[in-house]
Amino acid sequence: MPILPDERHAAILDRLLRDGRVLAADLAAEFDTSEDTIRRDLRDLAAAGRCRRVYGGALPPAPDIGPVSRRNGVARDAKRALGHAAAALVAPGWTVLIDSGSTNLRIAEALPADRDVTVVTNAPAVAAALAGRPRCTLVVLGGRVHPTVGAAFGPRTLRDLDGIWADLAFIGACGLAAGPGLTVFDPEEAEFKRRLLVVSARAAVAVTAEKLGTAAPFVVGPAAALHHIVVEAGTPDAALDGLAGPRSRVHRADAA
Amino acid sequence: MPILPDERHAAILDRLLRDGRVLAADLAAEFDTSEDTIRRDLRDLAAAGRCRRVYGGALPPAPDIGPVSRRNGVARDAKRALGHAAAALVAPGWTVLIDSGSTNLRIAEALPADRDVTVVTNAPAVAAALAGRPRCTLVVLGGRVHPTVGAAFGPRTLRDLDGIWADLAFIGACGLAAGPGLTVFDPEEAEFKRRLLVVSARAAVAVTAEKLGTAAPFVVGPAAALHHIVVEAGTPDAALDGLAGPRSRVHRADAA
DNA sequence: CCTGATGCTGCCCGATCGTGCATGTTTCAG
DNA sequence: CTGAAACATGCACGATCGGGCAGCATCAGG
Repeated sequence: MPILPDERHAAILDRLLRDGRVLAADLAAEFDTSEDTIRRDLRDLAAAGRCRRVYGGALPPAPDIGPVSRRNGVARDAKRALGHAAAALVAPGWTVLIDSGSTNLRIAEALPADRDVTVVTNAPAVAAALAGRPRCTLVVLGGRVHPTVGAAFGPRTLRDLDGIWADLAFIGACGLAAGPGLTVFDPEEAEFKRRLLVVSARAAVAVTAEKLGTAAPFVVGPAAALHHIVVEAGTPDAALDGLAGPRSRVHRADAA
Repeated sequence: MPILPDERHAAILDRLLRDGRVLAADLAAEFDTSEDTIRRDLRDLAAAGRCRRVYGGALPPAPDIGPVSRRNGVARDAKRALGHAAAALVAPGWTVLIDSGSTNLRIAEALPADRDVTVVTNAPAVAAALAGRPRCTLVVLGGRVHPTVGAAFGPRTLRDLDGIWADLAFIGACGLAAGPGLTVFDPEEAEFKRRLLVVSARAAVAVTAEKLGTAAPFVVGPAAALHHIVVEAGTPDAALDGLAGPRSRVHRADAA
């Protein structure tokens, strides 16, 4: 059964998205082809901007798509302000779902330590940030942690989510635009986030400026389904056109 | 199957961002490479302005943190050595269960980043330390996180553990003595650790000197049931009397 | 059916890169 | 001052890369 070059290209991108990196030797073994062909594929993909060529293999094109920990350094102050504005949406005694993403990690850190709150999360970084807080009941959703996303969202995670009800869910976003709505880079991740919307009374998303107006391949849902949209202080009104539905409220983070 | 050089660079910057400093010797051990290579990496990163080179390691480019003091905290060095000695027990391709505890966190950090390994853990701190490693398949066990222990071990966690088999389990200990064996402070935690013993081919425990000869209220099992006991370099033989069973091996961490 | 063009593939070869080791030099601590 | 650790440099070896070339399949046009 021969494998079409286009199929191979798609498979390579798929693996790149899944694992966060690919090795030329591995790909050659997997597709039973020579490393030369793989090199040519990677060269073409890199020329098209779909990946970044490195010695021995390839990496995702933008470091933004890489592991979440690598993103923690950039735009930290803006995300901290976003985190405080979003954390203010949480009332005492609530149960809060916190999804993955560096912005959501800032929300978790910004949660007041003196208020009783139950946090449910699928992101180890969020869990580690909240572990040890005495007034915080912390529940972790299990499953395989996706290496590039830094969170679990497979079938085991969905099973763990069963029987949980939250007052508010903070959804992570890779892109937020008027047309496609809230989008991410992984289909399973999108499915998990859709499930979050189902098991919570309200949904909120906090996005930095560079994600507004952009879209990733997989749609979670329309922005109008969100109850709260938290954006940076200087966001122009034009960037929010068509985002908020009748039930949505837009919050601007205080300037840093 | 080496790690990609670019990945190593990114990982070094990641650690630098997280810890505020990196030591050449640590990085060489973690990536299982020579210190020369690490020095070359640090030189290149410093040339690119991504870090600031200092004697023995590197610091973030911004002079926000004081100079590196190599001789701070002998206990930190001891635990790091303990972690490296324990991590050396892991063979490539293995599935490893890592329990909670600060020593086990050191083991996780000391796992070589260039080897394929599957890690299953109930501790958010361990998961956060390993999240983003491309060669590491990370599985989180869900459940409510005990605030003082910093890990999950309730019924949900036991359910998540169902259907998992590991080649090696690193069990955390609050006390390790000849009579009661391995002991902890919480009955449910003890039950969880007993379950770890059942679902893994081998069990290992790494303990610092102050835990040897002490006991906590709840017994996990006899020390003889452990296949590997990792202790600090200077531990006297007398402190190990009656601990090791016929199948047990005692490892001494290299002196720092 | 035949033929030539095109694209994809595998192989070969010189060039480049990354790495570890050996050597000599510099820096730090006591 | 002295010894140990860290460092820079040069070199050798292996892995990877890019380009060129030939074989094979597909396909359009005669």
